[in-house]
Amino acid sequence: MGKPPKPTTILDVARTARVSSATVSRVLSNPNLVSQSTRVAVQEAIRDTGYRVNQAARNLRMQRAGAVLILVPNLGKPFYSGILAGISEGFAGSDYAVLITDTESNPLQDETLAGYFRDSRIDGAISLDGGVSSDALKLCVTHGAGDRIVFLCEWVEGEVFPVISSDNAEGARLAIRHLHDLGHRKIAHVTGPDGNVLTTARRQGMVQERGRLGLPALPEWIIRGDFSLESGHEAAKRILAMSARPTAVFCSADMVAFGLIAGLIAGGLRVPEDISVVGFDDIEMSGSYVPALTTIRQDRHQLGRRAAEVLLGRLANAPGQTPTEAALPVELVVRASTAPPSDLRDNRLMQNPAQLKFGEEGANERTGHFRPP
Amino acid sequence: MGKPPKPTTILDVARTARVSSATVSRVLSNPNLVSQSTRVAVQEAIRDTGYRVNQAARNLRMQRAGAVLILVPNLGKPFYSGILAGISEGFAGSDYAVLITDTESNPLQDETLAGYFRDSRIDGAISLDGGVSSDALKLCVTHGAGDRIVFLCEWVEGEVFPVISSDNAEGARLAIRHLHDLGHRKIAHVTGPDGNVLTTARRQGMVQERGRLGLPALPEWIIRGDFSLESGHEAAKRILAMSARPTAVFCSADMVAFGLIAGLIAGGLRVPEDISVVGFDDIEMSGSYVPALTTIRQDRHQLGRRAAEVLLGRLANAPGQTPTEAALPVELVVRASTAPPSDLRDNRLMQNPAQLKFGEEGANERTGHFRPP
DNA sequence: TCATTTCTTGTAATCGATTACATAATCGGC
DNA sequence: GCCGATTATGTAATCGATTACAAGAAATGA
Repeated sequence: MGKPPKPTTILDVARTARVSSATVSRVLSNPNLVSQSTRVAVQEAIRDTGYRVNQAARNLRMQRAGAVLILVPNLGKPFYSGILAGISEGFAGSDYAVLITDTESNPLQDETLAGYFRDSRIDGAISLDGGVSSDALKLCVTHGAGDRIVFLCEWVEGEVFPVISSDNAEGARLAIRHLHDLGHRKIAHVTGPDGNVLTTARRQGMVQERGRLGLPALPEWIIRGDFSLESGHEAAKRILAMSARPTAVFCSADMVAFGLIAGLIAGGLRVPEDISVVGFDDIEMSGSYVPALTTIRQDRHQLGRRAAEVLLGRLANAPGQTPTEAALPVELVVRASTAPPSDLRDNRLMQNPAQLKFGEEGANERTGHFRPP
Repeated sequence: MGKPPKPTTILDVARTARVSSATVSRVLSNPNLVSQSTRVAVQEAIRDTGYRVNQAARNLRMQRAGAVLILVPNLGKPFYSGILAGISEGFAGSDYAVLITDTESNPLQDETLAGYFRDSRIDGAISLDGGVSSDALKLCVTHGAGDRIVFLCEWVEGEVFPVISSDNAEGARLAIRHLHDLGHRKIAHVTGPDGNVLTTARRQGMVQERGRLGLPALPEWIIRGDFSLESGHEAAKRILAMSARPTAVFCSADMVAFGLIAGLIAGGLRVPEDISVVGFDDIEMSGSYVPALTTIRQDRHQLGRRAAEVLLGRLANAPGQTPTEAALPVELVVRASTAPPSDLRDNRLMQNPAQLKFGEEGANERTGHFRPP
């Protein structure tokens, strides 16, 4: 295989442009320090020689690492892909490399993150993991990395780092309001894992809105989950066994909703005819699930972008005059997994039997359900 | 926030150990060049000072980037998470940083990859994307990166780069054999996207085994898909509309199987009672899907590890005396989405009616299906 | 016209490691 | 007790950029 052609250095450019390496460097980093004429000459030389800066040299001299680290709780969760895309995009223009690590398969020791900073392997970090220990964070602060860490989606309670997240409570409210508008009164909620900040925010939003609307609240309607498909499936079993069965369920994540729906269908219920289900996140799959999932959309791409921008800002301005908190708006996406509750439809039916056919057709159309003759 | 404490350099260590910086460097990279006594002295000094090598400096001097790039077709696909974990683990001991890029959201231009090499931003690359253009690869070779690229799972036909992959054809054969053993004769296949090497390998394995077993082959039983949930859903519609409906379907990916099962159920069929479904990949979700999916397991963790090891080997030995190809074994995982075909069970039933109840209970047990009274 | 400020550019030190080369010390063998 | 081989260590060059400082040129003002 061929040898590398020729590593062009800043000196080669300097020679061809008949200037010093300092001037070339200035053209690169601070063009207005250089006169118009030499500037274009240098730029020409750069083009002619095909010069590219050597990042290792630049990083060494500038005492930076030229990289940022993204801490992802579990790369396998489809939820994170769009966010990572947004982050990549946010760093695209910069000369930072984006390192990604999975904190589930590579658990973070207390010293690990601080170690990355201390060894100048990274200049900053974005954590999608709210489970970073306070000790780990304290160590980072000790190493002077205190204002080069940004939290995204999740965060650590009681810490002062900037947080970019969706308006989780509002998402929960939107979900409940939607179900209420459809006529549901008995609404259950499958939560995230205990201690997770998202669990808290979404549950609080749910409870708050339920209270505001004067909806009944049974303790068993708050079902503990953990954002996983399995926990949705477990929730389905619980719901199937309930005497006071809810007519709608708001899930803390789309994956939970999938598990729930599968479990409910396996238990002989129909979604949304017998029970409506709302998710949270709007991952790719949600639109093509059967039935297509009504859910709360987080703008994952935007979340990633914003976090990247905030971190870039902090890396640029030592003072750190960047926003310290941002809650991005969420959006209700109505699809086929929600419908008016059956008792309501039955009522309507009793008043006007002609609506039965219409109502059922409508449901079929949206879910694709149909029963063989 | 606190200032960084003090960047300890190799000179600090040298001073405390009363040796030269060269000796310290040798202790670090080639300990047996140094006498026992000074070696321990230096190691002590390293411990005392809390010294850590500065990668930027080392990389500059050694003319390396200290990073490798992983090209992932779509980070959102759960399939890749385990692989990435394996790759990370494979590079854990080394001092290479692992960069990850999503080739779907950041499409790779012809010059992009070569550019990374040319700018010495990376020392090597692992591509999970078989869609890298030959021109792009040629450019990399030009830049001397020809033997620092490894393909994983997918590959580019007609190129000579090392390939680590699962034994895809064997996986397909296992799937067909399993269905055949259960008694299925009419077996359909939902393929991957046209032109994908995995599509070809799996379809060939399927067709080959079907031929070997003397099973019937209808053209309409080969259904074009694209590894997506939607394509599974589409396939379900096709199958529902067939006059000569297969009794089992082998899907080229688990996601396809999920879409297919959802579509079939929505169409009034039961899985596996009316139709059996086999997937490919064994992603996390497959075990907890309802019904739990029978599938072909790829050892994703091992795939990642092996690719990392091969690339590390190539980066270490200039000659490139590392394996150039490896097909890792796959494994059939039997779960609840496959069962003997209904005609077979009906036959059995006719001979011995007592088996009906047993047979149905058996199916219920595995799928969790049950019909309300 | 001369002093002073402002632009433009070059010289050389610097970032923190690695390593070719030189030198000093040690060891065997005869 | 001398010589070549081996081992251990130090000196200094080097990787390729950035930038403090200096200095010459041009512009400004009195």
